[in-house]
This record gives sequence, C-alpha cells and structure tokens, in this order.
Amino acid sequence: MIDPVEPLDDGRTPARIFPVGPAEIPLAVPRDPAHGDLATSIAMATARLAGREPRELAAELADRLRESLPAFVSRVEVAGPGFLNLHVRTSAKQDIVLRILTAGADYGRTDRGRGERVNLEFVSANPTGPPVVVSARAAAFGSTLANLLRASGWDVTCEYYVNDTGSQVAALGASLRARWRETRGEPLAIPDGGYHGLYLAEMAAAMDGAEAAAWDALPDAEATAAFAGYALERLGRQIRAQMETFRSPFAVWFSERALHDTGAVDAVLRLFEAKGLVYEKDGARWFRATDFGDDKDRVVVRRDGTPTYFLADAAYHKDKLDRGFDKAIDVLGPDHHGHVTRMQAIARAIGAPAGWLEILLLQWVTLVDGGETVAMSKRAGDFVTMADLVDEVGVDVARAYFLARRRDSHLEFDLALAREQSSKSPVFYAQYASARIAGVLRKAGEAGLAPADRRDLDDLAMREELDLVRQLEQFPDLVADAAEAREPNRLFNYLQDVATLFHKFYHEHQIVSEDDRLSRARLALCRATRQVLANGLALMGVEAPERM
RNA sequence: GCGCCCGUAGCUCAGCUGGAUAGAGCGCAUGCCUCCGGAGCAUGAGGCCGCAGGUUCGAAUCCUGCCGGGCGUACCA
Repeated sequence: MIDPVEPLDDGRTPARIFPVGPAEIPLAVPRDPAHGDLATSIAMATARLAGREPRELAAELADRLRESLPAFVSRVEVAGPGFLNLHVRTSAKQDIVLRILTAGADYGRTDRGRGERVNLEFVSANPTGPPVVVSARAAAFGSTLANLLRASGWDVTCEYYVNDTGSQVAALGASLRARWRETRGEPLAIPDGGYHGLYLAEMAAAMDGAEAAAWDALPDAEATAAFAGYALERLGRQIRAQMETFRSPFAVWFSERALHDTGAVDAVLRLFEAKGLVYEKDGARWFRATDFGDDKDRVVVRRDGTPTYFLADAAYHKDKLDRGFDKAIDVLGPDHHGHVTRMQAIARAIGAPAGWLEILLLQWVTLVDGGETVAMSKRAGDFVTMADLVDEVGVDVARAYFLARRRDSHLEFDLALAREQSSKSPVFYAQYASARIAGVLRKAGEAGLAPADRRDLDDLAMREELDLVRQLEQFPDLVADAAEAREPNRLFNYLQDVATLFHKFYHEHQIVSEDDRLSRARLALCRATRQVLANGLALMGVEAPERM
C-alpha cells in the first residue's frame, strides 16, 4: 500500500523537506492503528524553522496534501502535538489479502540485497567435545539470519570453521589416549589442560582395541595425533548431525588444518611481511596490530616456529576474500569480544574494503534448572549439551527461546520452565494461531465454500479485520529490516503480534456463518494470516503444525 | 587499570535505529465456550525505564560522567 510513496530516511535537513511536495515527506507506520496507517512528524520537526506553531503548520500541510492525495489514501488528519496521520483506503487493504494469497510461500521475499554475496560464519565451536548450549544459541541465530538475508535478496553461504589443529586438538588426543589406557586398567592420567568429559571415556570404550593399541605404541607426538584424528572424526560427525537436527545447515565446513597444509598460512605471513607488517622480537614474530588501532601487537609465529591461531585466522579471512564474497559476517561467542579489534586489523591488512568484515557478538546463555544455575565447562566435563537441550524441550522451543532475545542480551534459559510449561511457552502462541486457522479451514472445506474473489473481500471492513491486514502488510519490510539490522528477534516479536491480532479477530467475529460471501472473505483473511505465520515460522526454523 | 556488553513490572524479557497514554509471557485477582480449536479473549493490581547531567519540539532510545553486574585483556583456541 505504500508503493507510490517511498518512505524516506529521516536524515535530510528540514529545510530541504519543508518546501517540497508530499512525496518528499518522510513517512513511518505508527504503532497504534488509531494513528493511521502512515504518519509523519514533519510539522513538529520544522515548526521552529518555519516560525509557526506545530499544529497550525500541520493543518496547512494537511491542506496541501489533500490537493494531490495518492489514490490509496482516504484521508489526512492532524493529531496529537502535530502529527500528520494518513489513512489508507479500505479497498487498498482488501487488495493486500489477495496479494498475499497470490504470492503464497514467496510472500515476504524482496530483492533488497540485490544478490550481494555474503559469507556468514557462525557456531565454529572447537570440535573437542559435543556442542554446548551457547552453540545452540549461535546456531539458532545464525541460521535464522541466513534465512532472513536470503528471503531479502542476499546470496548467503553458511560456514563453520573447524579448528582441527593446534594445542587444543593435541590436548584432545592426549585425553582420549589417557581414557583408552584407563580401559586397559591403567590409572587415569588426563594431562593438564586436557578434557575430562565422560564422552571421551565412552569413546575410548568403543574403540577397536588392536588399532588403538597400535597407536598407543607410537612415539608420543604421533600417538597423540592418531587419537586426536579419531576423536575429531567422531566428534565432527556428531556436530554435523546435531546442526542438521537443529535446522542449522552449513554449506561449508572449513578446515583450519587445510590452511596449513595448502600453504595458505605461510602465504598470508609472506603477504604481511611484504607489507612490512611483521617484525621479530624475543624470538617470535609479531604482527603490527597497533598500526590498525589494536592495543598491542600480536604474535603470529611463536618462538618454537609454529604459527598461531591468529595467523591461521588471517589466512582464513583472506580465503573468504579471495572467494569473492562482498561481505563477511562472523558471529562470535561472548568470550571472543576481545578479538574484534584485531580481526578488523586482519581484514584491513589482507586488503578487504572498509566494512567488509562485520562481527556480531552473542551474549551468554545461563542455564538454570529450577532455581539452580547449571555449570558448563567443556574442559571440566560438567555441562549440558545441545543434544540434552533438544531432548528436553525440542527444537521448536529451543530455537524460539533463543530467537526471542536480542543477541546482546545475556539470557537465562530455565530448563525446568521450558520442560514443564512448554505448552505455555511463547512459541506455542504463534503455532497455536496457525493450527487454529488450519482447523477453521478444515471445517470450511467440509462446508464446501468456494475461494473468495476480489468482490467478496469488500466485506472485510471491521476494525479487527483491517488491523490484522495492516499487520500482515508489513511482513516483507519486517523481514528485510530484520535482516539488515541482523536482528532475528524482530521476526519473533512480529509473529507474536500477528497471532495476537488474529486471536482478537477470531474472538470478535464468526468466520464461517450463513453469509457465504462474508464467510469467503474471512476465510481468505484466515488463509493470508496462516500464510504469513507459516512463512515467518519457516524463517525461524520452527514448525507451523496443522494440528496441535 | 583499559576495553566490550547489560541494568525496563515480583521473575524472564520486548520496545521496530528519537515520537503520541512504557508492553508481553510467567505469577497474582476477576469475568467470558448450548457458538468455527478456552494452548484463546477481556479486565485489574504491579514502573523515579540504575543515578545525575546534556542534546532535542519530543529521550527507555542519542552523548558525557558516575554506580551496579557479566566478560575480555595469552607465544590457548
């Protein structure tokens, strides 16, 4: 309904806006339907400049607007301290119902991203243990953001960076080896910095004895590597399966070790050297991160000659750049915010354009069971895994729980609450609306009513009906805005509002009645509502059941 | 010390990049199905939006400074 008048940013100077015609006035959709369908605060913003009273100025603007009103606007009124509220013609709202039904599953798609290629990296948790709850939050966030971006015209590649080499992996190998020896009756001796989780004991118990014995007989470094390789393979498979189950698929699983093997790490080191960004001190080689605003320089090659994770990360981002992505988004866990500056330094050092790398930080998830905080430490082996969480509350509830929160809010996940009261959990509100509509449609199908045509829709004129349409109309913009702001939680909030407006409509009006024409019209509105709920829930990776 | 994030109803959290009387869920109190799904709807109690300044016609929202809480500040990843 706002096609003929593009809403504008508020960024221009009042002097430029005031003298020109109505098409240049910035418009926004008011929260409260009583305030119209489009509104502007232009009169208040420019009153002082014009030396006039806001309401008086608004009245004059309203008169001018009325002279050249777009066809879809029915009336203009001055309200409150000087707002100009535009009301959209009822017939234009009725049109929207048909537009939604025609677009079907495509309703909500736009081309705002214009095909720009985005690399979206998220989760990327070390494969040294089963994914934990924070990974579930990252998976829910990342996959939903990917869905939103794709729906809005971006070309997105979801990527998981696998840290399959380095000291953590060596510790993993040594820990598994210790667990295996334990199965042979030796005392348990997990090395310092090793992993104490029982999952390694279970893994060790299931190992092929002859093979493991052969590995154990190798020199320490080789033995550790062999056990580590075994553990990585098993854990990697587990992680992939769980991400699939959680509806968070990745197109690329990128191996850190491959960067070393192919010489990409060496290459980026030579690149930095050629740019004069590396120097030697205390036997190690340092990257001049301070040149890029970091508070200290960073080691890239240790005294013992091995490259650091930081250097591999530089090689990794160079690889993303070389693959031609217009933009790289990294979703990082809460314990990585100290990396932001140095990673931006990397981006500039590898020659990426300004703004190419975007880093999004997620905040902590505190797991609570009843009133008790559940401790989670992968190394200490005391944790609730992502799989546990899904078993307890299901994928829908878990995803919705995470998606309801802003990414930078620390969130408390109460297992007891989610488990015992899952049927009352917020996600079911929108799902229930969807199922309720499906029920009504089934009933209508039995009554043998034909689909509505445009003339039938003339009967949609009640406030609850039009408020609902007004909400449905905003879906495509909401999706694209949420994608651009990287705020999937907006989608959750929006769907809650859709459900609320539907329930109010449902409560106030009989959908299937003796009046066939009105029944057809209301059923069309129901179908359109269900379409928006289904499309929105699909973007969230949550099911929209026919029955509950 | 320095840096990042967060302080909104009893609890968990929203508040759409500055708008009109600050919202939801849970919990509490009270009404609604002889009628399409009551997992719903309606009403009520409950708020110096951490504190103090500033910008603005207008601030929960932007800026500064405090006070609280979390996290980071490795030749681990």
